[in-house]
Amino acid sequence: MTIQFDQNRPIYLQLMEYFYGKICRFELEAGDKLPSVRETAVEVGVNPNTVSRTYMEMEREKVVISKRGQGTFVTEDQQMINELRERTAEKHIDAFLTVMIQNGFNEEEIMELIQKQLRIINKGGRENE
Amino acid sequence: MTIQFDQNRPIYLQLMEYFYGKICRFELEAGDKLPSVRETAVEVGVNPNTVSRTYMEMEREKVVISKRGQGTFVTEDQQMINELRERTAEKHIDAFLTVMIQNGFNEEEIMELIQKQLRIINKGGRENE
Amino acid sequence: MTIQFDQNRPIYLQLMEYFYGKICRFELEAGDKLPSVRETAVEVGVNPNTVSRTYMEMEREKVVISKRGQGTFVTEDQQMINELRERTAEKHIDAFLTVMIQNGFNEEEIMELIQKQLRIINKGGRENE
Amino acid sequence: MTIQFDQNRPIYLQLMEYFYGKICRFELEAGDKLPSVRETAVEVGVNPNTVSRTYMEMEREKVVISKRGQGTFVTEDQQMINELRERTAEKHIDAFLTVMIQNGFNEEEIMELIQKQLRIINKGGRENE
DNA sequence: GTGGTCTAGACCACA
DNA sequence: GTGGTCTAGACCACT
Repeated sequence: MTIQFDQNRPIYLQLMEYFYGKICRFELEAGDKLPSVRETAVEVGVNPNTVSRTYMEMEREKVVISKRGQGTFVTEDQQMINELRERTAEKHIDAFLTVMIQNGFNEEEIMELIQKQLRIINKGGRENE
Repeated sequence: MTIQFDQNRPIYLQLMEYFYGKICRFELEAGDKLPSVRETAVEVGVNPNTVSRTYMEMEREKVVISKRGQGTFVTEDQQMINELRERTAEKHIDAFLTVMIQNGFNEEEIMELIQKQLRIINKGGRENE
Repeated sequence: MTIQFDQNRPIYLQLMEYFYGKICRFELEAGDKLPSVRETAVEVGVNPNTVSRTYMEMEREKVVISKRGQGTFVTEDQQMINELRERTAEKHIDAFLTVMIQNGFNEEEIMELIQKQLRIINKGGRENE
Repeated sequence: MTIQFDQNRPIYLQLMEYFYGKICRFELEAGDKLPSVRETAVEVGVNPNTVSRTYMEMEREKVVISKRGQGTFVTEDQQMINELRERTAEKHIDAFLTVMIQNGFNEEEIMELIQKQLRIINKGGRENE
């Protein structure tokens, strides 16, 4: 469960993406309790302050809610989660296509390269089954 | 020719991507001279030191060569440019697919969402014709 | 601990060599923390930016790792350090022999002149005991 | 006869070393005429100004003499040439030993590594015979 | 005019 | 307190 952190980007952001991933994949569902700040800190091996910041940011985006003395929970608002998933996808697709086009790749090339990469991923994935 | 800089990421990196874009789109070809540090600085409205750093980083990656008293040039090595283009594509595709899968999107969804976004972009593009 | 800087060569390079020397002599070992940018700057009497550049270059060569908010550390990879030591030696020996041969010195002359110089150094060293 | 220039060091210095090498190897002897600035410039592919500077520096060090309208000549003073050879050797040996010791290599290691490198060079050299 | 280096001083995000 | 980035302005060597 250790995460490979990219030292060039804020750890709290990468940790956010990690939790958002879990929520978007429905590993963490509406209302579920997140592990405590300390637990997470130990588990992923970062400073508790950093985890705390992660939780604060997610709360600011209304994806989680912290209840004093009880812990931090995924929002009950399923609509919110669906939106998170959609926004996330759109943001990444948009950024991806923008940068690819800016680098002179056309639609055909982009689709082809993605297909190719997906085949590689699928092959690698199967080996681990 | 003005660039919209994202305040959250280093300017020198964004400037690198700008030039790499030009090279990948073959707007700047092997052996071409880049504008001087000072010219670029004025043009994009940043400090010459920042441009200098951009050029240095690109030189470290062997995409450009700086010659004292002469200027900075795109590498003569066409192979290097092709690699740049491939590496760029692979890096972005990889990161994109990783994050999408991490967020629980499967192949079909990913391909579909990209197609949808491409249609929107094309429609937007045509309006400008 | 003050360093005599050669005015004709970049300070940041000489500072790199200074730290590489410490690492090759095992005064700084794998995982050790380097003094902070600001500390080093004060100690050797140069601008923090210059020290920063030194640390950046060493990080680029994977000899040290900078961790935001924590400091800069010698790599944990002992293999890397051994390689640094070997590369350093090879680089200097190679350059030295190349230039000596280019100046028309043969093997015997080179070995003899080194022996002679080593005797002088040893004599000088003993005087300081 | 093309020279591999290290872009990080002044070309005029590298060109000086090239000529000093020829003189120390007695390929250019006392009183010999150097090729004209233009000839050299064309031959090694650098700006005539750069060659001009090289010749000026060598004249400043009294190793060559330029005679107006006639060209540039190696000094007639054989003593000067011998000193050049010795000074060159001493300078390089001194710098070399200093840096090796600074990097924690002891006498035995240094001598051994040089012997090893010389064997490699000799083997490589023979292949070209 | 060109890139390379350095200083001084500032601000920021991270831990 | 830590490194990272940026600006402003300066000087230098090379072409």
